[in-house]
Amino acid sequence: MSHACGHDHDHVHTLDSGRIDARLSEARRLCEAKGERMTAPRLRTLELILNENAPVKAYDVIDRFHPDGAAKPPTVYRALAFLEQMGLIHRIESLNAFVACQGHADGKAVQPHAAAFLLCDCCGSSEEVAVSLPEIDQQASASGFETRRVTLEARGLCKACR
Amino acid sequence: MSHACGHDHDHVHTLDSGRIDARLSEARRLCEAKGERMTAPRLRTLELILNENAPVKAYDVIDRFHPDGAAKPPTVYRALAFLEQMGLIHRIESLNAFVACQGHADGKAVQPHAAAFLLCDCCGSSEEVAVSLPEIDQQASASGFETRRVTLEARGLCKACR
DNA sequence: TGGTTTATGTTATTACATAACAGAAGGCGG
DNA sequence: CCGCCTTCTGTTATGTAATAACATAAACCA
Ligand SMILES: [Zn+2]
Ligand SMILES: [Zn+2]
Ligand SMILES: [Zn+2]
Ligand SMILES: [Zn+2]
Repeated sequence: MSHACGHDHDHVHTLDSGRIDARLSEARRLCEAKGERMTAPRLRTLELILNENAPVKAYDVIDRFHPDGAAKPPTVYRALAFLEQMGLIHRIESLNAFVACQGHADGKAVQPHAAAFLLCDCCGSSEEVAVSLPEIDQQASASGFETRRVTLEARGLCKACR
Repeated sequence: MSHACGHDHDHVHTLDSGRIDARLSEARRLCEAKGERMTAPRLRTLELILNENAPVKAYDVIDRFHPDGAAKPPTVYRALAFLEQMGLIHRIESLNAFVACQGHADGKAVQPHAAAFLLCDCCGSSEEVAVSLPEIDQQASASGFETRRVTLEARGLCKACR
């Protein structure tokens, strides 16, 4: 992110290719279980997001999609919408970016869910944390508001960047 | 917003001009108290946002800025950044829009603060609610994460639109 | 008043996202 | 296997959101 920080960002680790393959296989199984198709562009999009293990811009996916040139935006935006519906990725609103859902990281099958994120403004790393939201739920029902989805994003500095 | 809902949106009330003038005067005083200047473009931008009493797109402000034609984007984006720093407006990340801070609605002077929003996907109305975030604070400190600001937005249907 | 800082005007560009339609691929009853 | 329908993809074009860079002007201060 902002690299005027005087320290390196080696602590933003990537996944090795075996781990990525495993995640891609899981994703395929999850789609089949739901009667949805994990097609080539969807898989490729997910692969590129898993490669980063941090929020990725749509146009970074677009640029890297083919070995020899960019994809067309609708190809990737459609795949992103699909993957989000499947609960495989989350959109980070405050960054206009997408990150793989960590709920699938250790083999558990997870329903699509609201998630909260700790987002480092220095190294760009993202941590997905599970939280309940009793206060806003209470405020919502006090107002007669029916919540469909919640965005909760904390921006700041990760442990390594403080 | 999505007006395929079969009901009107009369419940999205606007502020009368006297009330808007009062808010603008308060805003001016608040800036002076901080040693900042409430200039014409800043005031005009705030006025256009108060006129809506709901989240407004930057380009709507740009289009309405002059009686006879649009403003240049940087004029408005700079004003928006300033107003947000002053705590007079909030950016709604999930809508790419801006809304007046309700903390100034009844004459109290409020520090810049994190706020949560109940955002109706049908009529476009916004309600600012105050919440504390014990869980994410706890998760953050458990991870050694230093939070600088938090985005919390609930999307759904307001009481009148359910 | 002269120098410094802060804000604005202006042009141009970059980044982010979707509409619309044509064509291909998969699923399914016959 | 065929025909039909549905879903997905390819492609062109456009729409929407935001900022870079630099010149000018206004406010502030000594
Ligand atoms: Zn998740
Ligand atoms: Zn970091
Ligand atoms: Zn507020
Ligand atoms: Zn509503």
